[in-house]
Formats: sequence, C-alpha cells, structure tokens
Amino acid sequence: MSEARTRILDAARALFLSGGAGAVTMRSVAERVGVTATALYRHFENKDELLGEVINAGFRGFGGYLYRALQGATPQERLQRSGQAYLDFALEQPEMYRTIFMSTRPAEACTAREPSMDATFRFLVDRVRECIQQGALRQDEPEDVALFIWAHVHGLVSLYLTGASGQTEQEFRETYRRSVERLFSGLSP
Amino acid sequence: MSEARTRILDAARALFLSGGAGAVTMRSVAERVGVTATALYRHFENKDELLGEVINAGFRGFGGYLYRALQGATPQERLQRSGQAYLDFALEQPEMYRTIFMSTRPAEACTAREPSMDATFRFLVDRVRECIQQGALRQDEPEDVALFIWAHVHGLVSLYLTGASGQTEQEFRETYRRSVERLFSGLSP
DNA sequence: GTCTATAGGTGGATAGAC
DNA sequence: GTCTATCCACCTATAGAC
Repeated sequence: MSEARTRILDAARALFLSGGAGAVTMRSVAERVGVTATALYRHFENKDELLGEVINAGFRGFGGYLYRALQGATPQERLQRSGQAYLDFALEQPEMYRTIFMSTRPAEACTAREPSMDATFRFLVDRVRECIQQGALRQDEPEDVALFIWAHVHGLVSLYLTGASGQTEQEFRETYRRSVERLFSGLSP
Repeated sequence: MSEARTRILDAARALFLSGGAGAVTMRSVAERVGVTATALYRHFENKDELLGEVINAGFRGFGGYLYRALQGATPQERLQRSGQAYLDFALEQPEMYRTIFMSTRPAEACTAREPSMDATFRFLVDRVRECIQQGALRQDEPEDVALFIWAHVHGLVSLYLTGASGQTEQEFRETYRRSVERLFSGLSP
C-alpha cells in the first residue's frame, strides 16, 4: 500500500472514530492530511471506497478483540473473555461499534457488514457449544443460547452508548459484570 | 391547533416513519403538503421545532403502547403485556424506535428524549416490583431485574432492526417470544 | 398565508494547469 | 500528484411582492 494512501486512511479513521461516519468528508479528510480534497481522488475512486475501507478495517479490529479471547484455557474462560472483549471493543471504539451493530444505513459501501455480524454470531455459538459439551452450561440448543447471550450484552452496551443509563464508564463496567453474572446463573446446569 | 399546522405535522411524521429523520427536510415536507418550503415558516419557527414536535409525538405514542399493558388483570400479565407492547411498537414504528432508543444525536431539538428513557425504565421497575411482591418473580432488586429485562428485549429488537438476524418479522416474533420465555424461566422463584 | 427570488452553507466530483 | 477553478446537488432560511 502506498505511503499516501495509508496517511489518508489514518486521517479518515481518526475522524470516523471521534465523530462517526458523518464527520468523514473528502474536505475534512484532506484538511487533516494537509492536501486539498481533489488530491484524494488520485488514491481513492470516490468517497464510498474510502469510507468502506475505514469500516472494513474496523471489522477486522473487532475480530482481533474476539480472537484474543481464544487464549483462555477452558471453554468457560474463553466465553467469559469473549464477553469482556466485546465490552472492551464497545467502550474503546464506540463509533465503530455503532456502525457495525447499531446502524442500518451507513455501511452502504461496505461489503463486510452482514458477514461480520454472522461471524460474530458463529463465534459465539462455538463458545457456547463447547461450554455445553464440557458441562459448564445447561444442555440446550447452542444457537438459541448464543442469541440469548448476544442480545443481552448488545442490549446493555447499546443502552449505555445511547445514554439511557446516565452511568459513567466505570459504573457501567460494574453493571455489565453483574448483569452477565446474573445471565449465566440462569443458564448454568 | 391550526388546520395547516396539523397537516404539516402529519406530512413530516409520515416522512419520518418511512425514512427516518434524514428524510425530513423542509422541501420534502412542503412538497408532500402541496406548498413551497417557505410557507412552512409561517407555522413553525424552524426545522428543529418541526422535527422536535414529530419526535415528541412519537414519545407519546410509545407511552400509549405501554399504557395499554396496564389493562392486564395480574402483575405477571401486566409485565407480559408490556413486553408484547414493546415489541409491537418496535415493529410497527421502527424508525421511531431507532430515534428514541438507538441513536445518540438526532434528538438534539427535542427535550423529551432522556426523560422518556427514564420513564420507560421506571415503568418497567414498577411492573417488576409488583411481580416480586406478589411472588411471580424471585426476590431481588427491582432496578437490577428491570435493567436485566430491558437490556434483553432491547438487544433482541435492535439486533433484528439492524438486520443481524436476517429473520422475517414473523420469525422474529417467535424468536422474541421464546427468548423472553427463557428469560423469565431464569428469573422465576 | 403563500408565493418568487435569493442568500449562504455543505457536500461530492471533474477538467485542466503545473 | 497536487493544485485552482468550477459545477452540481441539496439543504436552511429570509425579504418582499401578492
């Protein structure tokens, strides 16, 4: 990848992370890079391509968070770390979380959006399945349990990001911990 | 309220419900009413006032859905109907649901947004409390249980509205029913 | 109350000089 | 590769005629 292209993508990503997709315009990106807007068209076909690459990078970043959870030694530790990784991503990159999981529109340009939600779901199904097989979770359909868990953590996170709770980040981390604990107590054998 | 003002609000509401806040422009509203954009300024100070009234009407509409749940005869029936009302509102007015519960920004003009989320939460706390007192739910902190339930149903609904599940509305209604059933089995005495 | 005309802003994108 | 100049589309909002 060319030097210039990378600098443009970095600028676009910084704008996106601090202000969402709406903050990314050809003019704002160009200003941040220190060139004029027209110069960007030497490196990207159009705005859709630029924004699409920013968002695809975000998907890969989320995948990285989840992947780290696989370092856990046991099934239940991997599941627990997955929940923690999910929370970390949401709190560290809220605008990206919004784009991937809370918005319908802004991923027009981007091909990887639905696949990414699929992948998230399948990753979670795998974590649940191994927990059930190993006896850490009650016998049940892994898909149903996975959706049950995902809906719950996504609901918590998105209520927080929307400002429903009026909690600080620290308070919310504690709320999240307790709520997930309660969730698993209802799913245990 | 003047005749003209009502017709303008109706047009704005229709545009909002089908295309979200972004679909409401002074031009689009005016065209729908059959006048020019400038005419609207005789009836509304500016766009913020117009959009704000549309959204406030949406809040009141949501309140109406919940209120109907109070017709249930027993605490558990009122709680169960509340969950159904929540689902009905989300599926019948998805754009309004998004604006109230899934977006940070677009309620700038509108004063009633955070209060409305507060009210939703308190309504649910009341439903939970009477279920606990009556023995239909396990002894616990009503606030914690209410958040637990809200996060769950909100998570289900918003994953569906975001397109995560790829389900049809009928399939999702069934998923919702089963997931809520599972939720309460974990909260029962 | 509604119109036409118009000001002023933001955004995406292209042509052609350098 | 980057610039200037420019076009086009779309938006909010105001002034003043009717």
